[in-house]
Amino acid sequence: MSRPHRLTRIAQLLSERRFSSQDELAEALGRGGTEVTQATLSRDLRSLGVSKRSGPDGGTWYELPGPATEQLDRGRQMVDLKVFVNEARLAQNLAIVKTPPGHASAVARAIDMLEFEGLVGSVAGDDTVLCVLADTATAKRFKRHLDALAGRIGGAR
Amino acid sequence: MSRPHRLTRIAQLLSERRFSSQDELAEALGRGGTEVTQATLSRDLRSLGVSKRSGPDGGTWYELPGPATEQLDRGRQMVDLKVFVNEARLAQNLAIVKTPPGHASAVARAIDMLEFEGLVGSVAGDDTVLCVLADTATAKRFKRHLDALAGRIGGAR
DNA sequence: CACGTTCGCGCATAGTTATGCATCGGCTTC
DNA sequence: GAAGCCGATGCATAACTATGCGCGAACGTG
Repeated sequence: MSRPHRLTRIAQLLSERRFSSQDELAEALGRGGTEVTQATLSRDLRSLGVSKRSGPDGGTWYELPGPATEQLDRGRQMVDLKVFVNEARLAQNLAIVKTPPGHASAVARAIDMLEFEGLVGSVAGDDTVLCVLADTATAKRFKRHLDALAGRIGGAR
Repeated sequence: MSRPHRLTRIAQLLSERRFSSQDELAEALGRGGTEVTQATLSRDLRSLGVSKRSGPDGGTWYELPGPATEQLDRGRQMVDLKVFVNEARLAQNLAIVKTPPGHASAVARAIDMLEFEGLVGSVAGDDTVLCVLADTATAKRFKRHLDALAGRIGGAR
């Protein structure tokens, strides 16, 4: 199964129930026909910006980023990016992200929450988000990251 | 230094800059005159509901709970509980939490975000929050947890 | 104040995650 | 279509975190 698919699947699983270790998650993915090693999972979770949380009672579990602690919104963040990023173009150290009309600010928020190193800032219009990256190399990495999340590796440009 | 103080200090540090490991945090605390081992830190971070986050770029760091991803609000959650919980009483499996006038809903929100196992739910009035716990034993643990965070171990009842 | 409990905490170590290195397959370039 | 790149991934292992156990201090009781 392709990486983008796997990432989506992981986000789904995390939004459904709590997993306390990567091995546990790996097993669940396996049962779903998606074989994956702990090492890859470690990298995937990083891509998704997932965090590991621990409660006062002893448990620990993975949590999707964003307004995640708000029960109902769990799992939204990445799904938003996947669904609402139509295209990402580069211009030197700038990235222009196209979204459906009116969705720019939501996408910009989601992008900010990626905490991408080298992302200086972003401004949202109505259907466009302008992201300022530290340099062209970073911008390239950034675009790739977005493309990967959106499931369009090497997609529209 | 007392545990409550230490917890507060940790929350402060985490809101100031990023720490990527418990040892790193321990060292910072040490420089501030608060000696602590990694083991204790592990337990403290759990008490605070802190989560470990990893970014797309390779870094990992600890993050306070709550609307934490909103830069400006970082570190607020626990501080709120510490400052605004006046008193916690028990009645069977119920906990009555007193707050300053008008602060009940804010405290209730903070309490919900603790994700305390066994906390069935909570309702807020104006200066009182009623928490429903699974059973009396859980209620007791819950009260202790609140007392500890508020810096009043075995405090008012 | 002696006794039974509970809590906080260090130590040592089990349990989990992250990552350097080597591969492999897909793309791009001459 | 051979050579060079790059991303994705497994493996082995380093790095980091959680926890069982035991001790000592603090508290509640009679």
